[in-house]
Amino acid sequence: MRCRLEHNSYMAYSSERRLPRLEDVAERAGVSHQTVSRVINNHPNVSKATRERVEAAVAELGYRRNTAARSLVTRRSHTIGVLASELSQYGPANTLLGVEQAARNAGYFVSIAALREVSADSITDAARHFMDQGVDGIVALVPHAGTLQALEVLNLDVPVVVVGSSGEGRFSGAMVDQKLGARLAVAHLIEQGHKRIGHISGPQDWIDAAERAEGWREALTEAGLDDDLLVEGDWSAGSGYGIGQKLAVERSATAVFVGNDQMALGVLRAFGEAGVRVPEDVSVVGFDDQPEAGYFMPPLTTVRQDFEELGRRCMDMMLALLEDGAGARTTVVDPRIVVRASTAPPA
Amino acid sequence: MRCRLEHNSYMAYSSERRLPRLEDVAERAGVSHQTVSRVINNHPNVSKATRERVEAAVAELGYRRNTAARSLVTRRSHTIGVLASELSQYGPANTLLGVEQAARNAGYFVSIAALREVSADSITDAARHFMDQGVDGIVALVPHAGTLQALEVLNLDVPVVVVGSSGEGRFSGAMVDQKLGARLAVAHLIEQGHKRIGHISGPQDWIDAAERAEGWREALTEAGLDDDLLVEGDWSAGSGYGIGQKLAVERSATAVFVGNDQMALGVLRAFGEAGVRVPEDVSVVGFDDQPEAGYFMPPLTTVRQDFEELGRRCMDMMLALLEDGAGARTTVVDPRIVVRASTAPPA
DNA sequence: TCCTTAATTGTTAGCGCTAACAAACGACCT
DNA sequence: AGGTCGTTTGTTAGCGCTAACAATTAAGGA
Repeated sequence: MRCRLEHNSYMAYSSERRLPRLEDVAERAGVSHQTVSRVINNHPNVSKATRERVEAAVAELGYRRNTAARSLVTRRSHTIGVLASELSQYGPANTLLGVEQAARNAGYFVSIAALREVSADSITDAARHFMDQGVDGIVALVPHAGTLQALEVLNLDVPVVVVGSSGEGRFSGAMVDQKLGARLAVAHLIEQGHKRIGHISGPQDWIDAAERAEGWREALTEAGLDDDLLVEGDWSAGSGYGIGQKLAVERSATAVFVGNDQMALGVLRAFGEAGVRVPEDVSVVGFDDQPEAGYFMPPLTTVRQDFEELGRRCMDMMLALLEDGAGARTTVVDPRIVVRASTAPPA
Repeated sequence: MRCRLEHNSYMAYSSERRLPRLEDVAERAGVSHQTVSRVINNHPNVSKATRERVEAAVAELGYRRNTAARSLVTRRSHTIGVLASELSQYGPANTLLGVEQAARNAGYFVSIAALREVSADSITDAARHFMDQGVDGIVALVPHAGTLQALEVLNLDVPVVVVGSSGEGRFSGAMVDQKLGARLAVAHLIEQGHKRIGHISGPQDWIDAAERAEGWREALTEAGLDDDLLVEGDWSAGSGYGIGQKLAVERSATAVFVGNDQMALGVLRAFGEAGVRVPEDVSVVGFDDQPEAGYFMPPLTTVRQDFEELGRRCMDMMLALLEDGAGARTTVVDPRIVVRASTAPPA
């Protein structure tokens, strides 16, 4: 095997001499390898002089600790697995960025597993993949209801933080307050004097979609308004377009709260083609505030979620679970409304 | 230390008995641990009977190989690091998905490092992070020119596949043929009879932006048309909007080839507001074909890139470098044009 | 029959690190 | 001076695995 390696190109990348070990540093600094280990790991009982000598040797040799060896003995990989189903979407992608930032700052590695389709099998596969890798914890970025069960039955030996859920049982949760977001959107429309406010929701088996619909319903009910104008889309611009075409004919509402910005884009096009003016005839509010929302026609009033912050909070919670011995809990990030030209008082 | 662990919540997640080792499987199957290792690793010289007995024991105990231990002795982590700067963008996010899919299929783990800002320092940091983790290879998803140097001077001991570049020196490359994409866009406009075709490019220090501009220029020159209508944007819808406003006043071109879909969105809005009709007055072509492009107003003619395929090819190349001893080389994915309503013959 | 060769299995060492324990050293007290 | 303590350093073992080699068995040929 080693012989074979010498012939393949991987070896071409390897410099001939091997990387320095603790032993090499120890020799150079004139101490035992254990003392070097103590310096590396910031143990308290090392004299200042020794510490400095060791640090110099580390720098001179360019020593870097071997993660595999450390993991083997500590049973910690310092790796967090992020299990995600919609990584190409704006929200999850940015949440991942937040997780990565916080993780790297804390000296953790981030490993990913993408789910092509969301099913108990695919989730089990991904979780097993992570356990094979020996991750210390898992962040589940799967916005469907029912994900929790698939993970729970696995009886994983590591902490799990579920994004977009309040966390149940042994799992911790990190979420943006979707209901609040929906309430902000509806409150804005009510303030402008709208009485008939419809909602185009995402698929109701998505936690966020259900929460937003519920927030919309609650806000309307509290204001004494009807909550009968609900249509379910599939998050895509295409579904927003299709639903928008129907709404343009029916004209049952003076304002529409749309479950995300993409569907809102489709609605705007349908309205535009049908001659329904936004916001003069109908006001439209989106959700997410993706970077393009300000350049729709007209610019979209929408609810901003700070996904990166959500990701950072996730990781903070994971670190607390891992290192401070905290128990399961929940963290909530508040959304805020961004008012643009797509909303105005009804005619 | 062990004592402290018993009190923190991490242990609460641990079942009391430790995970099975090779030795446990060996005992159960009545063979030596080495024989089990051979079965696990598909070594040829194991009798069928023994193999089956071992496999049964593995299944019964739910044995899973300890990655840290294996890495320690083989000096292979079976982990690929993906170094990316714009992970929240449609293209890079989908490329990552492709890499992840191919990697997991091949039994590799995918680790990520996101760059908040692109500089030699941040790239060096990320690369060092990966080396600390002991990755077997690095996929660089950094679309700026000059990235290569920052990586090259590090003299990494592992293969590197650079996405969006043809690969230079020791690095391999995987790219979508950007020039071809630009040529397709321009050819489509020329076919429709346009003579004055402008280009709104991305920042010229991005490799893709420069390639697209070059493709645009070549296609025009070959057709004997002027290539003097070039404006540089920053990829954002906002910059497209600003530039679109100017173009709407100047009216120097009958068609605009825009460097990406987001800027095209901004251009469409600027034109819409200024009363410039698309495609009647000016045709617009984008680049990327992100999912929303079909729902712009009007639906956008654009150039589709298959980012997932690009990611898969990256990983295929990485595997070839790692396992088959292949040398550095390049793989190219062809884009194709998607014609929608934003283009038409000039008036 | 015995030797040669191949196929299969077992034994040993060690990858680089940390935890646990042991030893050495000095400071301080009585 | 001699004991007690705390601080600093060294020694040893072993985490779970694979590579290299050794041992065993079976098969085939002279």
